[in-house]
Amino acid sequence: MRSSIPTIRTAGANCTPTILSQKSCLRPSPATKLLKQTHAKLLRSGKIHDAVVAGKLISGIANSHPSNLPYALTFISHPCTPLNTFSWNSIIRGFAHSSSPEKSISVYGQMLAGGFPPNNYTYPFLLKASTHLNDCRIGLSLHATIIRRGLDGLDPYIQTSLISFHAVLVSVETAHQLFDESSHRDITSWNSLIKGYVASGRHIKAIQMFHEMQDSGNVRGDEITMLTVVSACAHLGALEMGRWIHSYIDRNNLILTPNLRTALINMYAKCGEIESAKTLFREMEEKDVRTWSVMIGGLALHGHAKEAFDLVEEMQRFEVLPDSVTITALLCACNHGGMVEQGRRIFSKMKEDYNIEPTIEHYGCIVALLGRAGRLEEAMDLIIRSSVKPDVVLWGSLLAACMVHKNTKMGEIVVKEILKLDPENAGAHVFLSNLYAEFGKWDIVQKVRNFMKEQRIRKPPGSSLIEINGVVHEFLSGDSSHPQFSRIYMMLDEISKLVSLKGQSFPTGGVSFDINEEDKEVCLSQHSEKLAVAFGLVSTSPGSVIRIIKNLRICRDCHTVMKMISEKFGRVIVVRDCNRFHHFSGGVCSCGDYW
DNA sequence: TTAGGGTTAG
Repeated sequence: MRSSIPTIRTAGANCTPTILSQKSCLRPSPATKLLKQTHAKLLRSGKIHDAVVAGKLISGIANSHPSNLPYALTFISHPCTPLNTFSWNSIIRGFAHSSSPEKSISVYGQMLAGGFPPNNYTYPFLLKASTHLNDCRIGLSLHATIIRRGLDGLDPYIQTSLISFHAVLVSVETAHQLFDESSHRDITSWNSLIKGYVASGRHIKAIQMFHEMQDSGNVRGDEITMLTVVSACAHLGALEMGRWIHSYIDRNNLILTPNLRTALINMYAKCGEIESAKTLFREMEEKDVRTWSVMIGGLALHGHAKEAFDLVEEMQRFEVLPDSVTITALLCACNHGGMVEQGRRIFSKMKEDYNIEPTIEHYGCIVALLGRAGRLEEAMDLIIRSSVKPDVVLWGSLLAACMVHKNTKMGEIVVKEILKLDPENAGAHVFLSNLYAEFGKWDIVQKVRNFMKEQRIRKPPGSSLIEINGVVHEFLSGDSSHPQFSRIYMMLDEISKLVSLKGQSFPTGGVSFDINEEDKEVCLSQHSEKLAVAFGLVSTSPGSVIRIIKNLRICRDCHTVMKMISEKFGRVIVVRDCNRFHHFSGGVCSCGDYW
């Protein structure tokens, strides 16, 4: 049980402070009790009037537990306790790490108003607070103050704090510039920059920066570098690089902490190597809720729903309670396994069984689950009755289901809801365009397309990544920029002939635009995953596994072609789309054609 | 007497 907040009140105008317990403060924590006792002793002895002594006490209070922060604040309003910059910094620091970081900024205002000079310790805390507040204006204003006070360029902590703030909240380019200009580079400033690239989704660049750090010669990666870079590999699905980093950790005798093991399990699962993930997981002794959630999520991603359920039971036998993320992973497992009833049961009883309130993510999973199973009315009803405010992502889940089940009527309703929240939503406009195309209403289609063009609304392009010899190659739809594109297109030709030999042409059902069949064929044959698989076929030895990571959902046509290629070329093809893994082998996919 | 960097899902 959390202790309640103790307060100090002055007893009258004679300025003899006393400690008063609040009614609610029945059981302070042992640490808080000790601090209060110390405070009382200092008051009795008069030593509280020494600013250095008072500072130690205030620092202890402000950084012991967030619930003690109001107690620390009473020293600011107290007229008898002398304060110095150290005391103010301690309180600012406490709030910067609390759930009310805005109070760091207001305390800083009071500090300035009281004439206390901030120093080089003050600004890292304030920059941290502005990052937690997600407010770049405050951070930029602090940056200006730092320059005005001549503190930039002198202190490595301020420099790294600025790099970190800019990298996460402003722009990673500015952060990189500050990094280049900084007088002092150490592992922390490198980590801030690498993390900035990961935070802005530039995972390849993050790994490049890690290499650059190694080339610089004087800095060695630490646990935090590894956590960040392993996470970048997981996003990219870069298995070779991930394996290399795992061996780098061993070679450099870095300690495989539980956090690092969890990150590696996640990386192997996200890179398609679920067996390696399982081995690491089983070898691990100290598993926390994150470790279990990562493993359960990995199994879900690979469609191993039963194993995911078994693990949830097992974790509870080890007295680890599932959290919100675990339940999300479990609902994903139900979704990919088509386990509608189990999913509904977990969702409806999560509050009762685990004391976890459903969040919008849980609603997203259950809507996807019901929608995929064709229970569109039920999914819509759930959204309408939900305790959370539906966002574009939640409506988007239902729209995807409407598209799968070709329910244009509900699709239209959903699109309206999406456009109310985000008038420039690309997916909603494309849906409308395709819907009108389906009915041959080309004049309206043209209107929608023109609107999209005028407003510069574009769907993110389909992108597929494939890693060959540790180098990640990215292909976009219809991409001809790859240096080996002529070999790739020759292979695509070969694929299309093989597919035709089986009595089929390239399937064309997935595109409804006002274009002729041949154009459709070209369009589909150049989907990014097909370019990537063709490149994989010409760049790897016969029989080896081809792994592809796609940013969107794999379309039905590409799915069919992948099955054919796996059979004709005798290859295992592993595709991770934005939803799950597909393992193609011998003409069959592990998803059982349900995704 | 204080300080900068971190992993999971969606």
